[in-house]
Amino acid sequence: MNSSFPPKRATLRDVARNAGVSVATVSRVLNGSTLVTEDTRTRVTQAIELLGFVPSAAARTLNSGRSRTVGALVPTLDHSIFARYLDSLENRLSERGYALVVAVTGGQPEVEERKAMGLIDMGVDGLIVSGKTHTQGFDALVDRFHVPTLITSYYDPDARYPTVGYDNGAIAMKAIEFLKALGHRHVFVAHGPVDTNDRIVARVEAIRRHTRDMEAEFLSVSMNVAGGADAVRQMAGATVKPSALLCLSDVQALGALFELQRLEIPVPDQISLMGFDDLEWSAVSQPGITSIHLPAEAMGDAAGDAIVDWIKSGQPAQPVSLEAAIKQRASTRSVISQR
Amino acid sequence: MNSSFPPKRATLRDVARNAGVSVATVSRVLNGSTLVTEDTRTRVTQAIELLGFVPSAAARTLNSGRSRTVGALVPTLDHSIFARYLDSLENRLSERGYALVVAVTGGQPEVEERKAMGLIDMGVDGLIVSGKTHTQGFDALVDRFHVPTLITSYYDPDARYPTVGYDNGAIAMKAIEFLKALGHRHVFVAHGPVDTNDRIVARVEAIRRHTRDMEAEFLSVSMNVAGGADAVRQMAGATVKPSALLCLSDVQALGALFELQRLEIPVPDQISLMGFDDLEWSAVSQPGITSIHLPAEAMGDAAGDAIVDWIKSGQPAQPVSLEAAIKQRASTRSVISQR
DNA sequence: TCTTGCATTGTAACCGGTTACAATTGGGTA
DNA sequence: TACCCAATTGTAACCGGTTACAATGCAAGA
Repeated sequence: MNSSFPPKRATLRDVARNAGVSVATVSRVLNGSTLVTEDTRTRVTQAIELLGFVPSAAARTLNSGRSRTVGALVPTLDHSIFARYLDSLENRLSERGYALVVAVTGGQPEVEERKAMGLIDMGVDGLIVSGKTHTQGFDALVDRFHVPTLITSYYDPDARYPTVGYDNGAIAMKAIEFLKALGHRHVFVAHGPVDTNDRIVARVEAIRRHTRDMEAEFLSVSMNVAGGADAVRQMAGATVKPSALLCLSDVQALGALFELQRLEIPVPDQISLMGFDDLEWSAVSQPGITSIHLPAEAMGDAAGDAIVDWIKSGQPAQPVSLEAAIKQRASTRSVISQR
Repeated sequence: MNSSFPPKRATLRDVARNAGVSVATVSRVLNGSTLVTEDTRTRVTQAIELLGFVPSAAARTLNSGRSRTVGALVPTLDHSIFARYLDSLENRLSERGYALVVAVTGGQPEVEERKAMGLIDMGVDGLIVSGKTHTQGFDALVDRFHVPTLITSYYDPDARYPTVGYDNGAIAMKAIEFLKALGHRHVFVAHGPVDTNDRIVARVEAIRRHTRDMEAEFLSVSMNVAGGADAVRQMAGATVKPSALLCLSDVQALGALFELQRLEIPVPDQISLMGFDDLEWSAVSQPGITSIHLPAEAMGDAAGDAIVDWIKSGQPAQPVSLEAAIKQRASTRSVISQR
């Protein structure tokens, strides 16, 4: 029994035939043209309903040159800051009729280049990357294919591509000034690897510039819980102990907190602890960790709007600067002697 | 000056002209057909290099009917378990030449249906959803368009779609049996909302079945840190205190741990605490939290393979059952009196 | 009654690959 | 020399929408 299988997807021509009109008319109904009688519009609409017709995105893409798709390249998904950012980016894109294609780079520029190629291959209308470190090959790709490209997690009006994010140097300064204001004059700064992560480089450099009048030691440790614990152990082994530990990521700060608890070093009595990112955990840990809240959600929204506007208008996006706020919690205390 | 702008993307016909061959020959070179002389192949390859030609995905999609794109519908990205899963799913898909389109549903079936429609609209070759609760509209869509569709985070060979995941009932049983073996006879079970999350429902029901010979109380609290704290407060207010608290998610378990610390209730001396998911934090908190490790990475890999195989072969995927393992840590202790 | 003109609708080319089928070429054989 | 076959390469139709342009219908104006 060669039944009705396979039930091929209805095409625009099927609809036209069923409604007794031409393909152009169906297309006009689909695109809401006013040049159609109410009567024919109804007939066409009914035929569409009847046949369960859905236009082929590929065909539309082929002659509009638009795929209604945006590619986002992120170092990892398993980090709350990126997850929150992508969550709101997807939401905003979806609202505006765009789909989000995600590619994970592991923070490796070569992987980023390869995956960017893949995204361009599949026809994304725009690209959103994290940070401003990219291979020459990446730049060449963007140039060659004229893909609207945005940088996030970074604000720098002079960057090669429009940036939507925060000024990493400025927020790092904010953090160190906060500790200074509490009277801290000797801090340890734990940060992740500086070889590929430009956000960290910017933060470290800003902190270096603003710690000329105090003692600061920098510890390069891995960007995870173990890294924070590592930093604490190095600090504990130091001859002169600092009064504060600043971690450039909350993952490290929490790792540090747990290690401090293990070593029974009281926070903030013996040492103040401060982080970056404002993870959910930082607000509820014992004690809560003072942290810099990064506007991940706002960044997703802003980046989504910026890229879609750019795609639709053809006008490159303007850089967007977002503010970060200090969330003061119990892990930091003033060391200015009361009188 | 009407210079060389816009530098339109080279098409296959441009390459053909440049190499002095026909479009069919170029297409053959692109697809690695053997029916081409080494000589012409070289000429074509050079022309491709020269013009920086990249085939249009839309055109290829149009007549192959394949977009080389898979859509994943997840409740949220801001939860380590989904992030880890998507991370490895993206990796596997990428290895096999497919791109991942992500859509976030917020756990709402209606949103899932709407976004699934969007994904089908844009032409994904396959769909991967979380859990088996879906609207009728969703099922209708899948039926109508014959999209290969997979369920993850769930294992049930009798489900409407092939499942790739773990048996939520079985792992919940494993957890409760673990507590039983430690001598616990009175436990509180904190779980998230049961209205839309079928994974939780399956776990709760399994636990109900396996706690007939002991006392168990169920607390429905929100699926976040605050929910865990909530559970602890409810427990603290109970007339008869349990010897163990089982949270069906580590987010809740950590929230509970912090609240217990705040209330100065020692873990595990006064109460044993157990979680689900095995978040990074559960391994390093003070004390470490005994948890069920869910195979998120393996699930991503398996789902990626399953959907791509299905797309390529046309043969529906076979259900895949993945094992979860108990990670025993310091938050649980035996309450069997020593003798 | 015959234009003129606007409102609708239809025809066919086009987007950029893929592929069935036709055409050309060269070597080997009768 | 004539003929056959296999190896290469070319031609053109096709995938499913969009849209420029043509065509048709109908009412108002001359």
